Amino acid sequence: MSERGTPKKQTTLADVAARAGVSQMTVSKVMRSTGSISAETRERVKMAANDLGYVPNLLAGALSSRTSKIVAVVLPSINDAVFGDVVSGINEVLRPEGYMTFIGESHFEPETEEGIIQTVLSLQPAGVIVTGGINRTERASQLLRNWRCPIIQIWDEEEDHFDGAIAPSHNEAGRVVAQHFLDQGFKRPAYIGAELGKDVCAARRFDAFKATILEAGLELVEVASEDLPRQAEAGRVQVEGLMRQHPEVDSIYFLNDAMALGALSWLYEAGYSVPDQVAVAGFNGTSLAHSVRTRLTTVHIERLALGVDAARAVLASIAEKPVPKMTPLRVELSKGNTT
Amino acid sequence: MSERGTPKKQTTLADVAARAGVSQMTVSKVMRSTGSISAETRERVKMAANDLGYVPNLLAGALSSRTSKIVAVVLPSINDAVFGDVVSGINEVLRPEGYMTFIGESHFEPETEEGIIQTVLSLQPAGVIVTGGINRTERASQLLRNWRCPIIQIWDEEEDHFDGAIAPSHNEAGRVVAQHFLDQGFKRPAYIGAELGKDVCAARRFDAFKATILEAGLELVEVASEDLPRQAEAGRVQVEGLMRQHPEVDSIYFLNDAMALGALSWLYEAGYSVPDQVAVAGFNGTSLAHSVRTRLTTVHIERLALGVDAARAVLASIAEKPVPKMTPLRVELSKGNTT
DNA sequence: CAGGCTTATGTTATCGATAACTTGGATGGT
DNA sequence: ACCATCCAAGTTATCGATAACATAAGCCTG
Repeated sequence: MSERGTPKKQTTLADVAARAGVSQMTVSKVMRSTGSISAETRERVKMAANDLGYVPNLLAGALSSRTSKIVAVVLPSINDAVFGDVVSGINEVLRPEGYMTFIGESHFEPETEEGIIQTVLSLQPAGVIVTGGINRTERASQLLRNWRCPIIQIWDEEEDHFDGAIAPSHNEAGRVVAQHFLDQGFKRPAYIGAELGKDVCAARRFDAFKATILEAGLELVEVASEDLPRQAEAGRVQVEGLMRQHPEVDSIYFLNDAMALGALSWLYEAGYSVPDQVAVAGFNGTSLAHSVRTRLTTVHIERLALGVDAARAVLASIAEKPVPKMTPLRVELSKGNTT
Repeated sequence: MSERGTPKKQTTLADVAARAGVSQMTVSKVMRSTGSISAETRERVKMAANDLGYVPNLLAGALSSRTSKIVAVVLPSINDAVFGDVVSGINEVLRPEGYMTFIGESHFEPETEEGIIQTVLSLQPAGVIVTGGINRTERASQLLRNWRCPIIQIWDEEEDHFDGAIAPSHNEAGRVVAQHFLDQGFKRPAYIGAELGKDVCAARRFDAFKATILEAGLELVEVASEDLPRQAEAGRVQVEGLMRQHPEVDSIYFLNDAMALGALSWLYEAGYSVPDQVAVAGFNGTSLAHSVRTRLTTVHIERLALGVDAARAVLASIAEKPVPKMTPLRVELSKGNTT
């Protein structure tokens, strides 16, 4: 029956039409539930389609109607606590509306992103969600700006908004942690990051953090390798260097939770008492960060809401309804037991 | 220039051809780097394409050539430690070959999966990667079996292999933990899971674990709600119930790491000493599970390799090269400080 | 220098669906 | 009884690319 290697001929509208004894157009209408079709023919067509295992060719349909049901999403990485949730939020809204989500990963590399953008546009999407905070190439920006479908940007609050943007305030995320450190009376704060050249939003958090610290008349120690990946291991490695060089540091703000957790594991192993000797805060709480003994102090972003709002904005824009230029997301300090 | 609402006309092959003063076919050949084109014309065409910001219409191309560069991937959830890595592995192999990955989420629901499968097939993919271990509907199975492109199944070692399967041995994952518990001399083991009716592979791990425990002459306490999601919170809730009813339990095997970590947080709060009073093991180590003070004993799966191998199998199958019916993945106990 | 082979380009038909329009009969209000 | 309207289906052209074949130079080779 299903011999591999016997390339099976595709079942098309024509096959279904022939079997049901109607025209292709009638079948097409039945499949899409448009036009007026008598109950009797509808049944006959549906049975024929079912018998033949007919699956419509979306490419042909989209080409013909010049509108696909694809929404493209361009992210730094799917395999990431933040963007995983964002995708969930997007799917939650889009699937019930019959849209399918196509995801491209840029890995924070502008060249890769340009390629991905070209690729997803070539799918003729009904809408596009792109992640800001990347040093986008000029060509990529142009492609997006001149494309003929709604483009919604997420994550970055400041750059090009295209047809609308949804983002947390990274400035505030940095400020709020700095203020927390000041409120707790810490005197020797530090910052640990990585790849700030690539991640514009992280850099924005850092800048706001730093500004608030300096305004309070304190000094700031900074460590941020451009080569290490923004993950746990980079936290471990860099905190070790930091504590050796600056044993006086009493509080550290990390680029993200993963790095903070990596650093914590080193701090505990090295015998530091947290938060008494040194306090730790991250960004963008993941569920795991709160599940065991260590409850990391972090800044929460409404990740799911980010996806949901972005998807809604796309739908609204497709329906030619107005979309706010910028939808801010709540940013909230969540105090754990590490500060 | 880029007035929203002024629906911009798509730039097509014809436009590029006109500008370069050649035929559409020549442009098509240049874009795909096939056929023989003189260096001079190639340059001219490329410039024209660039000037116009031409982006090929993939739908039209795929329709015409009857082969797309899309590989569809059907997963329970992207937002998940396991499958996030799997997707990374898949992309790592597929992108350099010019393929794009389309991801559908089934949420472990057979009806949803059937819909997703129909949707992704309608994209006329060059290959499909599906996740096993779900109670697939008959229609979904048939669609896959009769489809005309390679289908590779991952995750489940035992069900239909389609054109090839890549999976860890869930039986062994269960057995290895049971053996570890026995080796450590635990006498009152327990199991905590959730939604075993949905997750066939988790059920397989449980069965193997249970069989090994029973063979050794011990009894097993089991808790597995069908309603709770397979996450941290379900671990917390269920471990609390378990320890109240069966205070004698000295070791617990969890469906996955997230549940184990959730349970650990309750155990620590409730004042249990781990692993002296009660030991804990999970499945499928995530990086976070190892980063702070708690290093969860778990079973490691080569998640990235799973993706890489699956993608390679798809490519091989597309190229009509033979693919092994079943590629097993290493399954390895990683002892932390919770057993 | 004829016949065959490359190389560079163009022509035509087609992929599988849909938009937009058309047709022929049933219905219905006055 | 008549014309307007509606309903259920069908016709035709088209979407933007590619396969497959056709053509027209240039270039060997014996």
